[in-house]
Amino acid sequence: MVYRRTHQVVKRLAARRSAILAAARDAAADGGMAAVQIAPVAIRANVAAGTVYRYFPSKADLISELIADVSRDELAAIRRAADAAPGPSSALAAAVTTVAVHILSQRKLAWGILAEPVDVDVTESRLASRREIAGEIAARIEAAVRAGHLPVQDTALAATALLGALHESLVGPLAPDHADDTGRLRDAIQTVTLLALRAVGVMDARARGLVVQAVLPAKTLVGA
Amino acid sequence: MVYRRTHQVVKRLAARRSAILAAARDAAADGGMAAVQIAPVAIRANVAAGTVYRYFPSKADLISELIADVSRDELAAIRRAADAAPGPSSALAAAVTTVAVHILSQRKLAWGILAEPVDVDVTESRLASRREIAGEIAARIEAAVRAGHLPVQDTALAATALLGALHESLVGPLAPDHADDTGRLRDAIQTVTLLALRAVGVMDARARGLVVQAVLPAKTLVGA
DNA sequence: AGTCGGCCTGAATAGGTGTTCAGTTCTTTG
DNA sequence: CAAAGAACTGAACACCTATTCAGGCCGACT
Repeated sequence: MVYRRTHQVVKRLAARRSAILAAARDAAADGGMAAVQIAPVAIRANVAAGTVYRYFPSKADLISELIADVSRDELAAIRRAADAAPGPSSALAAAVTTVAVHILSQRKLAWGILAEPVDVDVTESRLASRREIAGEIAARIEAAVRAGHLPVQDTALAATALLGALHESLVGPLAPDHADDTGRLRDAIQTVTLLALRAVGVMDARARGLVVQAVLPAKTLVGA
Repeated sequence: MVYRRTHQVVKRLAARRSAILAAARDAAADGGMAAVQIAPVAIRANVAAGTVYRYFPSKADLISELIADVSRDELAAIRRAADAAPGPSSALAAAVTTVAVHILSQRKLAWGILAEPVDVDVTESRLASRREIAGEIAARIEAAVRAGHLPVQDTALAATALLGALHESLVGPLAPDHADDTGRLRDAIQTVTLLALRAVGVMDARARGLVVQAVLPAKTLVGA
């Protein structure tokens, strides 16, 4: 006879799965991807190492889902911020600022998701993650171009370049580390946003205005 | 009694060392850092695995030197190109273009040097490499600022962001792969250089002019 | 309450690569 | 040319962590 899965069991299984993913995320957030090892993650999630394999076929799958998860959250945040803006240029500024804020508030996690060396192959999910975020930014640039605020350009390339600039200057190895100094974090976000807007063709003066507007609502997020 | 090192021996040792480094570079150039493994490199260099350890204390050291080597070459190329330019803005454009050209002509190597996951810790030398290149770019931005061609800005941050933009859009996972289509390569270089110049505050129209000038001398390099 | 399916455990296994080292070969010296 | 230092070889070793699996446990069905 085949046992059916009780509602209770289904819930427990789902909870376990989330617990494992959450444990992985925590590990990544405070030790980078290097800390996402099966045994430690299992301990954090209060399960045995073998159990992890009942939920994820391999470490690569676990990490891939982790990446997808984090990306999903980030993408949602970007959309929310951009949609709340009054016009296409503001939306672009808001999107860029959001990415910057997210990166800065979870540097290790961001670095892990994006580029940190991992022993398994997660190229695919990283690629997908970038494609999503870059696509969103590209769409916002596109909108601003259509509105006549920006010169016509290769939006996909531009979006990719912007993300690269954000990542490198905020989480890259050369990024100055002022994790606690809120003022400086703000400055960095403003500076980088300004660079990004100018890069796609916003005039300096106008860009400065957009940056100020975009950073205001993001203020609270920096603390988070 | 202690034997002295004959001139001939000294030369042979030096040659071996270079051969090993060159083998490592070749391996990296066609298989990325993942292909830089002791045994295969030893074979390419026509030595036994153990011999590698007579020249480099560890794999990390080997890779670090490889990174330093490549960086040195790149830095020299950037300086050469920038110094040949007629003014500070042109110099900046030339520097940026040079980076772009180098990246594109050796994508796998560039990716390996910059960011590809490696199993040993080469953070330090990567950091040093980036610092050098970023420093050079920052100096060129600085010069343009002093000449009154650009608004005052955080040149270090700007340089880092520019490099990030170049890397991500040209070698990153989202970078389109037109390895053979020279025309498209040129376009990509132009587009990215334009973005970079505008990012630091060059007016759109002027930036377009600089880009054209900068790409002309770089033309031949693309083929290499 | 009893039986049995399926989840969970965690120690043992597996596999891959950097590193070592005893033995061999090449070079220098008197 | 013999003796001994230096360099080279490559198979064996070491280490590290993902993955497996035999056995225990819990909860579902009758």
